[in-house]
This record gives sequence, structure tokens and C-alpha cells, in this order.
Amino acid sequence: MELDERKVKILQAVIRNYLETGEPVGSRTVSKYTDLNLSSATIRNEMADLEEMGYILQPHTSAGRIPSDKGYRLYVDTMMEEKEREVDEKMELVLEKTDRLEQVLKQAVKLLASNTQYAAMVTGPNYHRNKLKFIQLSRIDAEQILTVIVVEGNIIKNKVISVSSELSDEDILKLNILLNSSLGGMSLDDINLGMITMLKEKAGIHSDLIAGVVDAVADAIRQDEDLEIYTSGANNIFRYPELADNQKASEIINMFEEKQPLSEFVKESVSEGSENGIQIYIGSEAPVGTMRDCSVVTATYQLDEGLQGTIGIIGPKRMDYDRVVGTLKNLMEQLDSLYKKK
Amino acid sequence: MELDERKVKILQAVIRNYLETGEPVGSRTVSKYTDLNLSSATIRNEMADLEEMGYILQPHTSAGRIPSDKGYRLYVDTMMEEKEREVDEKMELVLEKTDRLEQVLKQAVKLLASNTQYAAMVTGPNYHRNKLKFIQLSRIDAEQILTVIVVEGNIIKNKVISVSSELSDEDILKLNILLNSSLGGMSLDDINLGMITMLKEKAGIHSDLIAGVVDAVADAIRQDEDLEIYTSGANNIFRYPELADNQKASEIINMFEEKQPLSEFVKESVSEGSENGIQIYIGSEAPVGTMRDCSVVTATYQLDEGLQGTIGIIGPKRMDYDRVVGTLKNLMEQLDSLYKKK
DNA sequence: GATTAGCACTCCCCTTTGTTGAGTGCTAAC
DNA sequence: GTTAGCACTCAACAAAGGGGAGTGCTAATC
Repeated sequence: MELDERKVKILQAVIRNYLETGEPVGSRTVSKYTDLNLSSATIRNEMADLEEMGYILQPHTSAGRIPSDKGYRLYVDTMMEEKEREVDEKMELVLEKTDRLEQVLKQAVKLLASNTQYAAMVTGPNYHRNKLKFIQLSRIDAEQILTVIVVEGNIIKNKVISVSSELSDEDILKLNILLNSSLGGMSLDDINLGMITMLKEKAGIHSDLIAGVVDAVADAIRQDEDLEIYTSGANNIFRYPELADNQKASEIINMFEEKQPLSEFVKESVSEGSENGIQIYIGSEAPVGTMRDCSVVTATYQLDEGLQGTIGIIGPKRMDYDRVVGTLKNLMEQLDSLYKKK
Repeated sequence: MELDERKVKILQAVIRNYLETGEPVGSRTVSKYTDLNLSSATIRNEMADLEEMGYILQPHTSAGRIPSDKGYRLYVDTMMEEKEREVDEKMELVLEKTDRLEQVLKQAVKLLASNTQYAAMVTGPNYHRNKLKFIQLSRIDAEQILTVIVVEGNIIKNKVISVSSELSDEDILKLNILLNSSLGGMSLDDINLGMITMLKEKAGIHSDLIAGVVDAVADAIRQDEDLEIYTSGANNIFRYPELADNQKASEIINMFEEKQPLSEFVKESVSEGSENGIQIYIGSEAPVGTMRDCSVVTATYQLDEGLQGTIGIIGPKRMDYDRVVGTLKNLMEQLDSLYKKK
């Protein structure tokens, strides 16, 4: 069977209507809703075909139709038309630049959640491909050394290392010079075992301290790949009855609290990539099982220096995709430009 | 009317039974449950009295009784008996010491949530009364200076400050010495305007940098008073039907995501204080409206150096208070001792 | 051959109506 | 003071029925 133009129009009508009302859409409604001038009987025949082709389905006999995942997919791929934003809505979506990227991301995710009424998340930039700017050891007291690690993009990590051996201020100075001259400018991924061994040799009796510093670097990478995720509006899911039953809500809330699954989701999904960085996952398309009843829309923002991260929303499949995509694009552009070098 | 011993016994029976079953408790049940050897009719009379006195109430006519807030209050004040913990349960509640307090707190809150099956939270220590150990400015590049602030307890804050005026490495060194000699050892609360003015004078043309540093210190205080709260097991509330309806769940989840209300709760409540640091808030006793259907149990942990924080759980009023108190005490002691100087 | 009117049928949803059972309050007897 | 007995209340559940939206199918129409 072929998906001719008329079928497309009917499918579109069903989806649009369902997105608006949340009720299964019947043939009579479609008959009135479209400009096809067809009777409900004809529509019925066509809808039966569309069901057979898998684009729509019936919650039960003698109910109207609702879109299937396949139907939604066709919709977002070919039928969606971005709504131009109202001017006053745009006003509300303005990010203020601060000296901390973190703050801006938190702003962004809050705005996103309150603006769309869906649950929102944003990840910090993946900076492990970026270069070390600067490492510094400083003495806190006789037994403790503070390690500060700065990566391009001004992401900063701290670690306190306990030292057993005697360590003069001069030693610290030397180690600082050693660390910066050998590691400065390297990407975190570049620091390999050979280099570490070399460093340890040069450090002589303080090789255990070097080990600590390298650990700190590794920690910095690991910790933030997993955890630097900000969320907002998780409770928005209660607005959508199809997600608000205890079982599902609990799973989703848990995902937002643990953040682990979100992190995995983002990792899984960055590998792909569409023209403008916007990706849509409908139901089972998402690589995480918990989201089988949701749709997820993500966008990739690009900072200067090659840093990039993900911002996105999670909501019911019956989602205002047009609007979400618009809002995400808006935010994404702001993020992109805020931290680009002038 | 007086609360004689028999009434107390009956009340206790009602509460115990309700905690176990979650069902309203009838007179016949109490008659069997107690060792009073009274018929259900007598119990009924007594229960009518108890209701009049406000300790129990009826969800509807011809239902059994459930404890009122006042009843629960009496229970936790006078009737509760701590359950001694099973050995294998204790095994599961062991905190591992790491070099980051933050990590341990996260461990603690997770353990607490999974062990009690309620929603758990923990605040970072309030360290604004603690002393500055160490301030350090370092150059990142021509325009940016990194400020590192270390407070007793090894809490570390970073801020990047942009500088317009020329700043030689020597200047930085001087500023470092100036800052450490004048601010080192001071409590964050101690740094007043006079001192700041004095610092600015001494810094000469770099007074704006000093302003930036002071800002960073202020930021460090403010930011973490509000936000350093870790939570776990928010989705546990779905286990309790009395909290799991959409309206209430949404409010509670929101509280756990925003953290602001939790923070306020903790601030409100530290002023009071009981013998062993354990506090119980039943329903409307909590200073936050959102919790009117919950009970909250908190404990205050004490680290070395005067740092203290709050750890607690939020659950239904029908809560296993005995058990929760035991678990909290356990964790609290561990936290207390882990970071005490040997 | 495509379209449509007509009709029987299905199934959700809502309301009504009992029925059951747990529990109460009251009274009178012990 | 305590208890047996009884009428009464009310939530919870199930069964029954009407209404309504919507379908699929058939036969007539364009």
C-alpha cells in the first residue's frame, strides 16, 4: 500500500489534533478538520489503511486513533513546521552571561523547563579533549598539598593530597614547573602511561605525589563526565496523565535524581548527529528503557575551544515538537554565542 | 479529662497497629492487641474519649481510628523505644572515608535512603564560621586570574577574575602575601568592611582585584549555604499512597529538585535543638508548608573544627520512627567520628 | 471505481443500585 | 465500671444499565 498525499494529509490531521486535545481522534473530526471535503466514511477507510501501515493505532475498538511511534516519527521528519516565536515569549528566554558557565547552564535549564512545561536537563561541556592550561600545587599545611587543575574553558578542579615525605617549598616550586612544562597544553586524553612514568622519574622521591596529581586529573575527568548534569522541572511530568502514574513517575523521577541514566543517554546519543544538532527520540527510539513512554528532544551547544554539551527536554510523546525545537534552537544559539570569543 | 494509664495503653496500641498496617484501627483489634482484657465496647468508650482529647481521629464515621499529629507527638515523646539494630543491618550502614567530605555525604544520604526507604537529604557543613586557611591568586593567562580559597575542613572554592590593568607576576606574589597575612586565620564572618577598605588601600592600583577576591569569598559563603544539599531516594515517596497522589508528589519532588525549601527548612530548624541532636517534625510542625502530610526526622552531625550539618529523612507520618532514629544515630556517629582529629 | 449514507455493533464511561463488612454509638443488663 | 446486644453508618466493591462516540461493513449513489 502506498502513502499517497491524501493519506499524508489525514495522518497529519490526526496527529495535529491529537497533540492539541490528547484525545483519540475520530473520523468525523478529521473530516471536519481537513480541507479535503470527504465524508467520515471515506476517512474511515483511509484510517483503516493507515492503521494497517502502522502509522496510527486504536487504544481499543470503537475508539478514535492515536499516532504510533512510527507516525510521530514521520511527523517530526517531514510534517513539522517550526512555529515562529512570539516576541514576548522570546523576551523571557534570555540568558545572562556570568563568569561561571555552570551558572548559565542552570539558568538555561530552568528557563527551558518553565518555558516548555516539560522536564529539562543540560550537561556540562565534555572537556576531556581539551587542553590543560595550568596545574598548581600549593601547600596547605605540613601534610597537605592542594592541587588545582585548570582546563581550557576555565573549568577548575581541586584535590587535596596528603604527603608523607618531607617537602620543601622549593620542591613544590620545582614540581610545579615540571608539571606545567610537561603537561601544559596537553589534552586530558593525551596523558599516557609513558608520560606518567617519565614524570615520576623526574620527580624522584616525590613520585608518589605525582601519582596523586595524575589521579586528580583522572578523577576530574571521570567525575564530571558522569555527574555534571543539571535538571529542572522534573515535576512537570505530573502534568501529563500518561506519565503521571506511580510506576512511571517513580522511574522518571529516579532518573532525574540519579542522573546516571541521563548521562548514559547523552553519551549514547552524541555519536549520531543531525544537521542542526537537534535530535528527537520517540518512545523506544531512546537508548534508555525508562523513556519508552516519553519523547526526548536534545540539542548540542558548542562553546568556544571545541567544548560541547547537550541540552534537552523530556516529555510525553504527545509533545509540542514544533515549539520545543524552536525554544531549544533559541537557547542553543544563545549558549553558542555567549561563550564564543568575540 | 485525664490521660490515665489505660488510655495511654490503648493509644499506644492504636498507633503501633496503625504504623504496622496503615489501616484505621478498630476497637476489636485493640481489644485483642492489648493485654488489658477489656471488651471492644469498653475500648470503644475509651477511644471516644481519646478522640475528644485530640489524640486520634476517624477518617469517616464508622471507620477505625488513626493517630492525629498530637497523638504521634505523644508517641515519639514518651512511648517510642529504639529498636536495637540487627547485626547484618549494621553492616550495610558503613561509611567509607574518602578525602572528600562531599563524597562521604553522598554515600551517607544514599545509604540512608535505601536503608529506610524514605526520602533522604543531607546538607554540607556550615563553614562560614570557620577560618580561612589560605588564599591564592594565580595567573591563568594575560587577562585572567584564578582565585583559590581554602577554608578549614579543606573546603575549596575557585573563582576566575578578569583583570584589565597590567599585572606582573611580582604583583601577584605581593597580593598573595598581602591577602594571606591579613585574611589568613579569620572566620568568613569576621571580614568586615573596614578590613576590605584597608586591603584595597594597600593593594593600590589593584584594588579592583581585591574587590573581586572579596566577592569570591562572599560568593563562596552564599552559594553553599543555599545549595550544598544532597538528596537521595526522592522516589521512595511513591511507596506511600498517602503521599503518592499527583498533587502532593509533585510538591515534594519539586522540593527535592529545587533544594531551596529544604535549605530553608534546615535553617529554620537548627536554632532549636534537643539532647542528642535528633529532631522530629510531624506534619504541620515542620516550618515548610509542603511537608504538612509528612514527618521529618533530622540529626545534626558534628565534624571537627566546629563544622556541623544536618542529615535527615522525609517520609509519611506513618513512619517507623524507632528505626529511623536508630539509623540516623548510627550514621551521625560515623560522620562525627570519621572526621574528628584522632 | 471512488464516495457516501445508513446501520448494527463495540466498548468506554458514568451513574445507579445493591450488597457486604467493618466499625461505631447507645442502651440496658450484669 | 464493664459488657452484650443491636441499630446504624459508611466506604468499597460489584453488577446493571443507559448514553455516546466511534467503528466496520454493505449497499446505494455519483
